[in-house]
Amino acid sequence: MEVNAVVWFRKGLRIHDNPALDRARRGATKVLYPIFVLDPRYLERDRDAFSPGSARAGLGRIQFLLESLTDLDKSLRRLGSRLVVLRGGDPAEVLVRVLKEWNVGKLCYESDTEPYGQARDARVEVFASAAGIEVFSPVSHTLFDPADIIRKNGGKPPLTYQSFVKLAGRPLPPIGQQFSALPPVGDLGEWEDVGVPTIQELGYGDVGQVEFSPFRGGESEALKRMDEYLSDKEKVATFEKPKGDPSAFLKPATTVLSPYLKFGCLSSRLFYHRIQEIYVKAKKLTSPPVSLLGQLLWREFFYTVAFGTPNFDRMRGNEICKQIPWKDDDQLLASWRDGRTGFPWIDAIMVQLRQWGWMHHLARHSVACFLTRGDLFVHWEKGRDVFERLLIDSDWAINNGNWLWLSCSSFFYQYHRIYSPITFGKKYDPTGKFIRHFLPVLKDMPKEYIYEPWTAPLSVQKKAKCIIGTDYPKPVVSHEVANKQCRQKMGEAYALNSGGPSQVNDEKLVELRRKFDQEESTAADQGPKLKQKRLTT
DNA sequence: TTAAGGTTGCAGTG
DNA sequence: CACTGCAACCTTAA
Repeated sequence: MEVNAVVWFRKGLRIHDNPALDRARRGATKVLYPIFVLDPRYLERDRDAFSPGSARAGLGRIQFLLESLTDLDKSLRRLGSRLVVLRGGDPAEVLVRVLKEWNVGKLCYESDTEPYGQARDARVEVFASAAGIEVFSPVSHTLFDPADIIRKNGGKPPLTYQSFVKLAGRPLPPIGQQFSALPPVGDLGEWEDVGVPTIQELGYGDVGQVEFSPFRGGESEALKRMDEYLSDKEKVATFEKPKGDPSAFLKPATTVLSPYLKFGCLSSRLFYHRIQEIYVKAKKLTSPPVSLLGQLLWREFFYTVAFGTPNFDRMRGNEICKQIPWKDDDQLLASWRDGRTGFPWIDAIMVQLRQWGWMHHLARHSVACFLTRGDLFVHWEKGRDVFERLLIDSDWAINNGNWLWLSCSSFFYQYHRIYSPITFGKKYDPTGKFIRHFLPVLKDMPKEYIYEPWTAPLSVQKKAKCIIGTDYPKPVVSHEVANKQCRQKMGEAYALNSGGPSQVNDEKLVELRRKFDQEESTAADQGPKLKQKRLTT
């Protein structure tokens, strides 16, 4: 019996290694609807947000998504099909309606482990099962099935990278299926294919910000970028993440494939497979966790822990997260978010985030450490929100996992190791090329002062046409003082957690927060001396 | 109970 | 650039 099939794209915006698409076209499929449902929460303009974009995504990532959809549509058209773009409110509701109206017998979509995706898909699945529709929902966004790994580990996710790698083994190869043609798209009935909207059509016509991002979305771009990177086989084989240069921006030190992996423009299995091919022929080879293959396994690690940990994206109610009375200071947060902390290395990275939607991994570490346990002691959830919005590669599991890591809330606990907002960048970029590019106001500051412009004599500031306190802000804290205070606080917060995070109640947290506040106000009384010392050195 | 190891700290030294 | 001392956290495995 012939059936109408739907392949529902969400992530997995690709033709290659796409088991859902493969299954949808197979068998007695008469017509095939490849659909994407525009989610108003993801796309509709939110004027209250701190940057252009919707409630959930900055404009840079929206743009990347639209480009990816356009590319997917082109590829489908080459196969005699097209991407049917639907608008009509909540995606799960739209799905249920089209399943009914198009008399669909087979529904295929890639499994999604994020809480938002799980809730959305559960609603669709309940309807489909009741209606007798065949549902195929393969794991193809990740190398492994997180549920599988958790089962192998006795029901709990592995909490260290090493134990994860031991459990994981080797992933399945990508499906080699090449399509020559796809079944035709069926009648849409009352539905309209609205096509992939432009930024202007979404109501962002007056915003000129996204053009700065040098990374274009889509499967074609992803494959091109991967091939280009993999062409230097020795570089691939000897890749060592910590040795990359976070200040390199004309030619980034890493692959910048993360946004393509996030949207599934690139299959992680294909990438894994291609790296493996290079490894077997390589003379010299690095290993996980620092190798390029090791980076892909980090992605899997965070996907697995995130899937198996309730409230993974929060401090409260999160079993693996240290309960720490972070400071609630919107002014400090805003200075960090808007790139005006007065530390050029930090601010330049935050400007790169705004403009490009991407920064080097170690640059992310620098600013995340600075916001949380290193200097400002602001809650990691606040920083997480900023990254989630502005990064074109922001990925729920990985972003939250790394914020837990960097804030020493989970996975990593050596809170005495703090990135210096002054010397860390200097190691890689002593003349400050990165800072001059993203903070042009400092472009004529002599290299002796570029990382600490507040120490430049006034005559130097005048000559550089950048008066600190007027043209560029004074530092919001003294790193020397702040990082010592942070270490102290982390010690006390860790002591509070000695019986495990679940033993820390609201009362205890508030009590320690009060103690910190008191110490801060005492320190502020002695502040002028400190401030003066900082500004005249 | 103890020892070892943990993707990527810093400052100082040769 | 590679090494060390610094101060010292956690989890895992024995």
